[in-house]
Amino acid sequence: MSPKPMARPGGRSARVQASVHAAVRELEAEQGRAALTVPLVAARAGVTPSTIYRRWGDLQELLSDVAVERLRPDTEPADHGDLRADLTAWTEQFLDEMSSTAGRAYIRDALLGDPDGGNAGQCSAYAAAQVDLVLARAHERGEDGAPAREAVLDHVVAPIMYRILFRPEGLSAEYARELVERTLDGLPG
Amino acid sequence: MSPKPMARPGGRSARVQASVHAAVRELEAEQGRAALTVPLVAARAGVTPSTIYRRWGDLQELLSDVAVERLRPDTEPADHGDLRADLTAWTEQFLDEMSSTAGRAYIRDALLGDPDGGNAGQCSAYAAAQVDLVLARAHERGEDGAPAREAVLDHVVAPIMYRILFRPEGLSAEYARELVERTLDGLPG
DNA sequence: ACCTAAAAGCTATCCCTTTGCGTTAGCCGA
DNA sequence: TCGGCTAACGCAAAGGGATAGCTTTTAGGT
Repeated sequence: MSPKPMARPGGRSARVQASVHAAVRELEAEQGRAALTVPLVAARAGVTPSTIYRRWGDLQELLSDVAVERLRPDTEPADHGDLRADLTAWTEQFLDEMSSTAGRAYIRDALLGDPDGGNAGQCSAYAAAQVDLVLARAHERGEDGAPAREAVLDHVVAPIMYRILFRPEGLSAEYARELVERTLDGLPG
Repeated sequence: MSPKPMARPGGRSARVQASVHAAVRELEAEQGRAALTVPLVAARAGVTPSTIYRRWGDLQELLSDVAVERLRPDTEPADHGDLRADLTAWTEQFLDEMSSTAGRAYIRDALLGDPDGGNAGQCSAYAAAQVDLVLARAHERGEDGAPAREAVLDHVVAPIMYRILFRPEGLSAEYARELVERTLDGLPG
């Protein structure tokens, strides 16, 4: 869903998409996102602007697609021996990446040009998959008392994302640890 | 912070702002947000486009300001006699308003044109103020065991907003009630 | 190898955006 | 109350991004 549905997934369409995505990443690194325009990206990608407008609609949807790609986790959660350590470490890394300047920008872009919510849903799916890996590992170890996937999304991931988007202050590794503790131990507020 | 800082808060500046905001609301109701353009809003407001560009920067920042206004709660949380009933009722209403088509659009707009996060922070402040009212009322009644304001934001408000933004499916009054129960009773996931 | 249709190229036009300059109007001190 | 100061607005022109019709190319199917 990240790339628009292509009736013809192979050949030229795929090359154009790759070329345009690469152009966005290059120009973003070179000149910053504020300087990005559709004609500029098109020129770098070696296509005409109308191609981009037809495939993506506007610049925001294109940036949304690229942002989702960059938000895809590139590594599996590390194995630290038990659920608590695994979840704590993953949460701290998640908070670090997402609350960075670049992370915030990608999150905003992903949400931005996203009429049907497909791209945003993909972001959540990435986090859910990572959480599932951690929980599945705990299950294999025979650990009991592991929370449900939904509980982790609601009470660990959601508070972090909410603060990133709505409350730019007060995020720390300590906060991440507290969220995990509370979810695992069930302490009331 | 919702309106841009005005070195001269009174007189013409205030009139222009009110006129422009009104024009946005009118045109949005008449023709839908997709049809909104800066020149169109300017014409309806009786100002020139350059005025809007100078004051707000671009259309998204203007829409962000208007969206924050519309997200401001217009009533105090109702009093149902005890904390649990108050918080449950408020949460259900909050979910209803925020997850509606209009609510989602306003949230997106508020987040969208918001370079410094001030508008998004205002949205969170609105919710925090409402929660504070509910908690203060419980305190006045002498109820103990009330959660901290932060706990409610993290474990009731945040999951709702996360799902609205990232997981468009699976929101219901029942879900809102579960979040409140879990926060008040401290059940683990 | 041909035929078909989807996708990209091309071009012209529209109008949004930006900018410089002149004018107005609100605020403040005398 | 009056006059000066300055921020804010109106105006107009230029530049460029967005959009649409039409043509050309390319991939996939027969």
